[in-house]
Order: sequence, then C-alpha cells, then structure tokens
Amino acid sequence: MNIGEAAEQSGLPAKTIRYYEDIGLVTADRRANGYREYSDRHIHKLRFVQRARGLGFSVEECRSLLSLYEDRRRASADVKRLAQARLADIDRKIEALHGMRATLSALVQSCHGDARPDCPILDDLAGKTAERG
Amino acid sequence: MNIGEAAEQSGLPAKTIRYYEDIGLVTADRRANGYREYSDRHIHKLRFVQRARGLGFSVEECRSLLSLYEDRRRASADVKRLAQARLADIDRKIEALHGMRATLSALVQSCHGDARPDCPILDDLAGKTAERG
DNA sequence: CTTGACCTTCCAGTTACTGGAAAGCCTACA
DNA sequence: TGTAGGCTTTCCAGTAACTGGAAGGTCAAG
Repeated sequence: MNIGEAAEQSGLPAKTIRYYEDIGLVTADRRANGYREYSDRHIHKLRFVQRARGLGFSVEECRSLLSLYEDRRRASADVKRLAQARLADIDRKIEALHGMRATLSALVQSCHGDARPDCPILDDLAGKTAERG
Repeated sequence: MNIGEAAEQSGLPAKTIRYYEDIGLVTADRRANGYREYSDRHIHKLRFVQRARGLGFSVEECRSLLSLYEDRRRASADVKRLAQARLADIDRKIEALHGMRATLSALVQSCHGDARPDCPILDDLAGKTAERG
C-alpha cells in the first residue's frame, strides 16, 4: 500500500512516516516508480511506534524498543528498565506540573481580574512576595 | 554589572540572558568596550522572566506579561486570562501524563523483568491487547 | 489530454535554549 | 612590559520531533 493508506492504518501523518524513514526508524520498500510500499509488517511497526510515543517514549527509546521487539533473545528486564525510566520521568513531570499548578492556581484565585491594574499575579512574578504557598 | 554577575543575580545562565536579548525580551545597555551592562532594573526583569518561565509560561507569554507589568494602565483581567490559559494547559498536560502513567505502571507491574524474552510491555505495544485498563 | 489526487525530494521553521570556536578585553602578578 | 587567566563578544550549529510548503513526478478517470 502507499504512504497515504499507511498513514490511515497506523494513525500517523504521512509526514511523520517519512520522517521516521529519514531517521532510519521504519524503512519502507520502494516501487519502480519511487513510491514507498508498505506491508502489514511495516504497518505493525508504525503502530508499535505510535503507541510507544503515546506512552511518552522518545523516538530513540522507540528505536530501542523496536529492536528489542525484534530480538527473539531479548531479556524482558531490558524492556522493563526502559519502561521504569519512562515512568520515573513521567512522575517527575507530574510533580513539577503540580507545583506550577498550585502556585498558579493560588495566584489566579487571588486576582480579581477586572479593568483595574493592580494584580497579585504580576506582583508575585515581580518578586513582591505578599504571600505564597 | 557584567553578564556574569547578572547571571548569578537572576538565576539564569549567561547564555540564556544573551538569548533573551537576541529575541528582544530583555535588552541590556552597552559599555564603551562592548560589554553588556546590567542595572537592578534589568535584573528585576530577568528574574521576572525566570519566575514566569518557572510557572510554565512560554517566552512569548513572558513578553506579554512583561509588557503588562510595565503598563500602568493594564487591566488585571488580561493577566488573569493568560494565567488561566496556562493553568488549563497544565491541567491538560497533567491529565495526559496521568493516562500514560496508569498504562505504563500496569505494564511495568505485569512484566517479570528477567532474562526471558516474553514481555507484556512489548506485547501491548505490538497491539496484542491481552488486557489494558 | 487534462484534471486532481496522490506521491517524491528538499528546505525552512518551530521552542528555548546550549555548546563551542575564534577573538577581544581586563586584571593581577612577575 | 609581558603574559596568563578569566572574563566578555559574536556567530554558527545542534538539540527533539516533527510540520509546512514549494516544485515537480505519477497515476487513474473522464
């Protein structure tokens, strides 16, 4: 099938599929006319990457996961390690966002938000720490 | 003061301060020898940006916030709107991360993680949906 | 034979920096 | 006076992961 249908089947934009080929992640076959040709096996890999990306794995991690997936002698421990690292990273990000959220939410609530210029949000950013968390 | 001390005072790397000047966010004065010269006012703005960035505002939002900060006739509603948009964005991100975390955490727990090749994490990525929350 | 939907490559832009090279400046010390 | 070091300057390139767009080739239908 052509890249257009591969895009539909995999849920990835054609642009992204070409990009993945550029960086050697998932490489299609070629027809005589130069068009890319995708088999079910290619679609499978593309969907694999799509899911992994959806779980927050970087493209390079996806590359590792793909090669583990294709390695019959892999150790599941290697996969688990990648997933755990991802999990730890997600936890760090969630924590950071919660911190931001707390501060920002308090500031938003303290700001009357009308036509007047005085604003606790700007005061806080300016370092006039009236009160904070 | 020179950029080195400005960096210390503001908590931003010198490189970043130069970058902010490049994009016209915080522009320093210049000495006869070409060195950048920072006043307390500059430091103040840099710290303002540093805090705003720390709360998740984009550089362009920081630009808006700075100009609101310097506009005596601003409406606090404009500031509040920016902060609320940021808050909504943070909430979306937290939600997305929670989703990832749930799936990934379940997968990690189901993977024995030893020398054997069979791995529920890879199975899931490959679309063999044994079970998934 | 043309129209339109595909497909190709290549280049540039995005966000917010960061690293590094080559060169100028400044202070201290011998 | 010279020099060593630690600052500073500019500029160029790279990062992550695409995304948009231009210019042009291909293909099936009418």
